[in-house]
Amino acid sequence: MKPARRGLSGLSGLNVTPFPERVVEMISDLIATGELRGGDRLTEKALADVLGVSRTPLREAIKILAARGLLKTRPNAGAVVNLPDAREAAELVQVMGWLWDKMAVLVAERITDERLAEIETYHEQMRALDRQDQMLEWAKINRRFHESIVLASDNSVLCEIALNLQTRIYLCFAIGQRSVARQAQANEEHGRILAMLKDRDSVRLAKALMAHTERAFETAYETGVLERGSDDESL
Amino acid sequence: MKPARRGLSGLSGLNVTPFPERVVEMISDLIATGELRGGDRLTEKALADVLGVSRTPLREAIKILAARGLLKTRPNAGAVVNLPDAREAAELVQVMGWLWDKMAVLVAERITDERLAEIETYHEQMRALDRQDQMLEWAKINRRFHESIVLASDNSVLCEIALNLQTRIYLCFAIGQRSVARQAQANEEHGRILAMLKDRDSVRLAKALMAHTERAFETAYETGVLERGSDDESL
DNA sequence: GAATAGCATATTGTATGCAATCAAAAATCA
DNA sequence: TGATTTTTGATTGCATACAATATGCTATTC
Repeated sequence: MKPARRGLSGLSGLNVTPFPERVVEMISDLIATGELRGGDRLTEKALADVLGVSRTPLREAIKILAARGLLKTRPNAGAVVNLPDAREAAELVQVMGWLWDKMAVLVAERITDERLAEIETYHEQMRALDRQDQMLEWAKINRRFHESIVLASDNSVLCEIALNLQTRIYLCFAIGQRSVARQAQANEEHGRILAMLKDRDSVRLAKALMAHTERAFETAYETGVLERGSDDESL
Repeated sequence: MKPARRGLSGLSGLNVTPFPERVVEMISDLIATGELRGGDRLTEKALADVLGVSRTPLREAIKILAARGLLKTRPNAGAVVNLPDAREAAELVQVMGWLWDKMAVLVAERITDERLAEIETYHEQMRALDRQDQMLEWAKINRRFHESIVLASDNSVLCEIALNLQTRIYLCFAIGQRSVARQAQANEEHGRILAMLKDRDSVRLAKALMAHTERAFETAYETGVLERGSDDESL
């Protein structure tokens, strides 16, 4: 039998998100949108002032982000945005590729029409945002687009890992430097991915998602965000 | 030239590991050894007193562990040890299986003789610990044994993910309830795994590691640590 | 007698203060 | 002049204090 909470106390569940989690989101957004770039240092007091919280919840948020691999903390030296080097970038792509292979199968099996509609909506929204000054907005929806595909796999452990890797990969092609041309290309790729989702074609889907990821990294190298490793990256 | 700080303050440079990281290790050990069981609640003040630190670093450690999926925090309701339900347990096994497949290939290619010797040492140490009261010590070495195999893959991203999943899987078969018989069986399996490592036989290695993981889960179900899901677990 | 309102206690969430540490600039000496 | 030491400022790490919230008990009312 439900306790049947009375009155407004039921509403308290609406915005109980504690500061640290919200701060995590804020910083994640700053990274995903390119406002925070790889190597940037986060000074606690400055960030705390900007975000309007004290250092305590901010420090907890930093620990969470470090645990996710987005920040790197050094004792007594603060936290910096952890841009992967060439080697780690290659590892990210490799592992992400493995996951795409498996995930594509689950997604093709399990994706619902509602999810498909949601993804298509994101796709249409992105196609409408083709101006340079809309790039930031585009990036945010792009994130949701890919997030939605991952979530369609309906495997919480896989989702958790894949979403984390995705965010770290996003970090690499700092949005601010991306071109409108690349955006248009991405939109086309999204269209093809969407078609494969509708067809439940897991094999081609996995390939397309992988190619999409690799292309994103290419962009990162071309724009100089990442530096190509000297020796082989064929791990 | 050393600054030659006077008094004992010079020694502080030796152990610079900040509290939160050390507390993370402590709590991880408590979980891995079964002293903290799934569902147990962590009250901050009590734990802080036991560990001899204040609540601030403890809270940061809790956030890290929650980010790793070992704890679950609810707003204003504290943190509990996050024992997976049947569904999530099945997901853990499934994803771990995928990773073993890929990891076995890398390990077979890259494992060094030094690493092999290290693993063999762990194996021998475990074989010598066959008494009930040595189970805790056995568990700690067991952890290092598997950790060492993962690290042999020499792919930092993969290691990070696999080590995390391993810890969460360990959580499931609370060590305290394991039998000496199961321990002996595990030792045998370890012996076979070691042989395959020496042979660099990635195919059989992947199968053996997967079987080993599944058997561990079986133990968890048999000892009642985990409850079997009602319906199919064939995700 | 059951249910609800109010109160008391315990626990979590956040802010702030102080000590320890680090980094870089200024000063000193060879 | 160049290297080394000193010093100073800023920043991190930790502890404590205070505020907000939940939980459990008691008392009161219908």
